Amino acid sequence: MRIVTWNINSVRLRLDMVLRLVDDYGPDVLCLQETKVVDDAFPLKELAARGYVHAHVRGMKSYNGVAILSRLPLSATGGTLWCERQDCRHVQAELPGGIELHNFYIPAGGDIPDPDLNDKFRHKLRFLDELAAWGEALEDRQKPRILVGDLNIAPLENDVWSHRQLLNVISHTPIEVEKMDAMMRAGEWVDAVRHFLPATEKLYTWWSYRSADWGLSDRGRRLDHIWVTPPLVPHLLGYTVMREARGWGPKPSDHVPVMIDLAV
DNA sequence: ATGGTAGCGTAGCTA
Repeated sequence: MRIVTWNINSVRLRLDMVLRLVDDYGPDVLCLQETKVVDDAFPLKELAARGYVHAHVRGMKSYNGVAILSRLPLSATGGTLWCERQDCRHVQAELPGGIELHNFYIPAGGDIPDPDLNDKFRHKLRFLDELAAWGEALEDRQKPRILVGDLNIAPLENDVWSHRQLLNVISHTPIEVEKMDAMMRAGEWVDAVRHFLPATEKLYTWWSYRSADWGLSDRGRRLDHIWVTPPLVPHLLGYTVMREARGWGPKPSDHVPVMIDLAV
């Protein structure tokens, strides 16, 4: 089973790149974030024509939006609202084999890394606290689960281009990393990419639009993640971070797809 | 220390 997660930053604007991705890599399941489209306007037909006839999308006007597109049947589709907001930041579904899939778009958190001065950062931290409580409350600890998405946190030193220079930059602050760690422990999540790539190796999935030459300066961060629960760890076959997609132009997403293969 | 770009939707918010 091949699963991809990608923050597409407008699925309508970049539908051609989504189709290129599915043509080139043929994932069984494609999870998108920042689709930025209401459900009625989601380009489902184009994906169904490629075999992705199973879909669960949850979008809103202008912001956020998450989607699961699948060639495999989806059941028990749903999603949760977090922090008493209507934001479309989570969808879930069950895949064949009883695998529970969660697709998240965690708030970015704004610029000022102080929850007392910055409502957006306060929201992000609350969201993480709710995710930890949710992980703690998950029933059936033996259930195979996959969590993907733009989690907007780069937890390890080598998940950013400069640990020292980003310590006070939202996405890499100690408080966020601590809360993400708590969330991982609560749900017994395993980082499926770092399962293969040692923590001493740098890896990024996002490069800002605000730098002239993203590839040369390479000031990236690993914001996009795929986690699995322990029953799936022995089934992990490998991962791919599609760095080349950052150059799919002339107007690429600032995030690239992350993919894992599972022997299930 | 600052400003840099992008999408949506057409001003200003969000990233």
